Amino acid sequence: MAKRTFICGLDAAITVMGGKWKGLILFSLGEGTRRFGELRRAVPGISERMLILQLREMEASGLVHREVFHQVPPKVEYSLTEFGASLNAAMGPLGAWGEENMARIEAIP
Amino acid sequence: MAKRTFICGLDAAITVMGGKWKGLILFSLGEGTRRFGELRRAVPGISERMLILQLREMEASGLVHREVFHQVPPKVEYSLTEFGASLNAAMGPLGAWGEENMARIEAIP
DNA sequence: ATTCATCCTTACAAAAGTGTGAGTACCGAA
DNA sequence: TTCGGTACTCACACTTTTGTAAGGATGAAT
Repeated sequence: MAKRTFICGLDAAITVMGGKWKGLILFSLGEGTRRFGELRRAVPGISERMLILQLREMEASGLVHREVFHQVPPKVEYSLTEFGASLNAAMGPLGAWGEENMARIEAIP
Repeated sequence: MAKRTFICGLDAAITVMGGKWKGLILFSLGEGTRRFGELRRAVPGISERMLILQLREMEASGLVHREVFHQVPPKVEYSLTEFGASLNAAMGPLGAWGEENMARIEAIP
């Protein structure tokens, strides 16, 4: 994180949610455990590289649990930790707000 | 915005809240009308340039209202629109989450 | 021997975001 | 005449984030 002190809770939350993908990944994992490839399809537009980078960061933050199955072809499952689930819950109202106001947001130019 | 379609409400919300400052500005304005200089002091670490850029974007998004008083020295007041206030309300739980988990977030490395 | 599927990894480059420092305009006060 | 206070504006450079394209490792199926 490289940032020691936050000026308020929102500041802290934004720090762990930074970037344009983490919210979507969190949202998708909020619906249940997902394999890497499933996640990639669930988050349209994300590249494999970005997905991995974000997942690694979220794992390091304790939001996401990663479980490897030693098979061929490989299988890796991602799921939310309790911490991640609590964040997902806290994002709920924001998602609902976006849903309600989506038309207005899309019109912004 | 240059982005036509969102994959979910969270996606849309993150688009208007993008960057590291808008959340803090919104939070600060949520407490009441502020002058430019007051905002600058309320958001420690932000540069004048960044503050203006963010305020202009938020004004364009319809989140913030800007009122100029033609005086010397100049006076400009910023306040939330209803739209901004509704977003601020939706951010409440996220801020509370950050508040509760701040110690853990600060420890992330 | 070749292909296939999955989950990555690497090197490179482009784009977005952020910071710095200077300068402007106004008028009253010293 | 110079200074102070407020709210900007501009040019530039730097940092972070994001994207692109290619390749690797494995073993079963063809």
